[in-house]
Amino acid sequence: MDDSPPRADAPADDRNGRRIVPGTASRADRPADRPAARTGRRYGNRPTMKDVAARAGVGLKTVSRVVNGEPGVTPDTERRVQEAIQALGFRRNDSARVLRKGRTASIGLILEDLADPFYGPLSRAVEEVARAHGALLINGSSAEDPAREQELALALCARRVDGLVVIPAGDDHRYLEPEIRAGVAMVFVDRPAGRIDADVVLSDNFGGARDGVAHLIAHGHRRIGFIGDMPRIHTAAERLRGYRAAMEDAGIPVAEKWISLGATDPERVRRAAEEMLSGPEPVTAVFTGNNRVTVTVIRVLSRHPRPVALVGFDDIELADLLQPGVTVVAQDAAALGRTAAERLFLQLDGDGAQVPPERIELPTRLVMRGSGELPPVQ
Amino acid sequence: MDDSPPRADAPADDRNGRRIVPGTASRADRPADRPAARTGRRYGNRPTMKDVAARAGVGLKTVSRVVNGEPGVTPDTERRVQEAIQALGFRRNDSARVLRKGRTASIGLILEDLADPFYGPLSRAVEEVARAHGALLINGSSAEDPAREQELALALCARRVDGLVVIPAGDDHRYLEPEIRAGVAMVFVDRPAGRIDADVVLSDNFGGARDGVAHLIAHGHRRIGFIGDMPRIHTAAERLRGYRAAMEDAGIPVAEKWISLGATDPERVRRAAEEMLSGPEPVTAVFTGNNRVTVTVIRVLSRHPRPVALVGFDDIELADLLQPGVTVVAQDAAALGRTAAERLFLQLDGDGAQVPPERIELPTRLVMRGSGELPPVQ
DNA sequence: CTGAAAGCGCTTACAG
DNA sequence: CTGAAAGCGCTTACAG
Repeated sequence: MDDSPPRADAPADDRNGRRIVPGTASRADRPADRPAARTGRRYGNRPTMKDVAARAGVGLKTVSRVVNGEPGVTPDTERRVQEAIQALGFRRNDSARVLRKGRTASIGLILEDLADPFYGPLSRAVEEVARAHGALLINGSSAEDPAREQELALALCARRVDGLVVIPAGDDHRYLEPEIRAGVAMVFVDRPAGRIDADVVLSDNFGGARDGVAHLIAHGHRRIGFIGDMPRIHTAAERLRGYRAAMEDAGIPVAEKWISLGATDPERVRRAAEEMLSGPEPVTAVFTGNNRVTVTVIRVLSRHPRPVALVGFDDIELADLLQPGVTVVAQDAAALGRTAAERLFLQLDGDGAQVPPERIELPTRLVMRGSGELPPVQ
Repeated sequence: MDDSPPRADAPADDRNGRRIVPGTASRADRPADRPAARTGRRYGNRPTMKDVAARAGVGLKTVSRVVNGEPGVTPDTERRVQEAIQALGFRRNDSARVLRKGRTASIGLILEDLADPFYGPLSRAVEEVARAHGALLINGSSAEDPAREQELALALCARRVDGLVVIPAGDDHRYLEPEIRAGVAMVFVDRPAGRIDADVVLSDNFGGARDGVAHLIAHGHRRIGFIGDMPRIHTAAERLRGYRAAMEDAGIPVAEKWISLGATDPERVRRAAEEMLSGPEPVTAVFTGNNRVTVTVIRVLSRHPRPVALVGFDDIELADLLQPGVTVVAQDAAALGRTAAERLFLQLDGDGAQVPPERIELPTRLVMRGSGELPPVQ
């Protein structure tokens, strides 16, 4: 932020091109208690049930009954309490309620990056299920950093979320064992938990990749490249395994220079793609390991002299409108999120822990749009 | 979820194609207290500071000092407390802490739809700022429903979030006045608050749309269509105003059949586009009011016999790789989120409420890629 | 350096 | 139908 935003009467543009217009209310228009409120102590002197009780001339418990819609209050008493609530602007403090009740009606979701288009629909699906169960959703991005994942997960446990949906960045989740034992529901999505036994919801990464690569082989390709994410990431490893299986099924020996695993930043991926597309025996087709890789490889191929076939893992928007359309192995991100969240509430609702951990695998779908059906061009 | 998941030893596919494999741990392997833990009462018998104190043979306050890293504890006492913490698997209950301290170190973000690619980067930016201030982020989607926005906002206030970043669905936010007065920080993003005076961070919707339409006019178009969102949405109204201003600046009278406002579902947008592209005097260019509209119109135009120029509000992924590339008025979603969140913490940190509401407007950027530079074809 | 008491704002368990 | 007391798990304010 700027240290000294413009305060002139006429709107002025600051050096970032932002236009800043002072609000229409002067400080004098504000309620006198605002400054005190803003100091942040005691929620800014918010009225409590005790205040409501005093004003309505009833006991604390009666206010609690009215606020929670419990029976056993005469209409007249109820009216008086409601009036006091209105007059004071009372809103129940759910953090106090939570302390007493033991359940917070909130769940956490830890994912890699909220800005990744794959996680938007997943996150929304988790939110919808949470909403249906009356729970709020706390979101956190691990940025693919195991330390940050752990920090976030434990912070959410300290807030006493009822459950946690985790897309793991790390590969050792023993640090969560005490939390699970203490009753925090836990479901892992997209990748399995490391070194603990817990519910996990996955796409069929192996099968999807194998089918995608087999599709390229069926269209005559033999020199097929694979560009994927860091091998320590489960999905990346599984998809590579699918690639190798398809090649082996077809009796095609794999040259290791056709394979590139690593960070998915555009620069690294571009170099990897250009490398396997050059030399005396370039690949005639590429299988890309996720949406970010696919997007970069599309850019590289669009500038490439020869047509090169492409199948990508994950669907991408507008894939059908490119020339050629992009053939993909699509996974259903929303279904992953929904299934995981439902599983979480199954754990939470089944009082008695009748829910042994399961591994649920969702199918992928090969969507043919053109790029995966191109014949090999030497 | 299934009522009766398969329990066979071999993996089986259920009718949705999901493969379910029972976990490797049998119930007997679980700690004996697990069933009780899962009933959800009392956070599953979690150890408290009192338990730690008893085990370490110290007072409650000493445990509190160690847990919070406060000074005034001998190394030996500290060690004994740490051992008890480890042995018991103690984790401080932040909801109790919050009740005493008055600040929850959490903020809320209410947006339209987490699954919309525009909100992913915005949400992530808010999260990063929150993280830098040690706060967690609670996310909620209003689904463009004012009632749901209000329900969410008030639920978050009941949880006593320290502040709220709101992308408004409704146009009357007086219901938030008591909360603001009680000290909840509040910033509106993307659209202004309705009927209350509050901080707001916007893109220059009017100027961006005007520039985009002027760009089409500069390339020779006179019959230019506008397809936008529902007119009650501020951004839609502003962008339409920009369209009209550009047309008026160029002395071009606007035929009302060139304008279509409404829901942004593909079906409605497709019909609107096809309508203005047909008849004796069809439009030769279209300005689309947001990313969802743009995507649908691209599909319509790709099947259209004549080339039609297109400029869209909001950038979209792969826009540069389409034929032609899609010219857009880009706004910086991450900057909107970051600016709003920084503003929120400015309110929170300025103890004394020295922060009068402001309206901050971020510039847009015209990105030329081909579709907006097509000449008119009658 | 250490800890007992009071209190944050609710709900629970109980008594009238 | 109504309410006083105790307690959820911490922190605050204070006394030793």
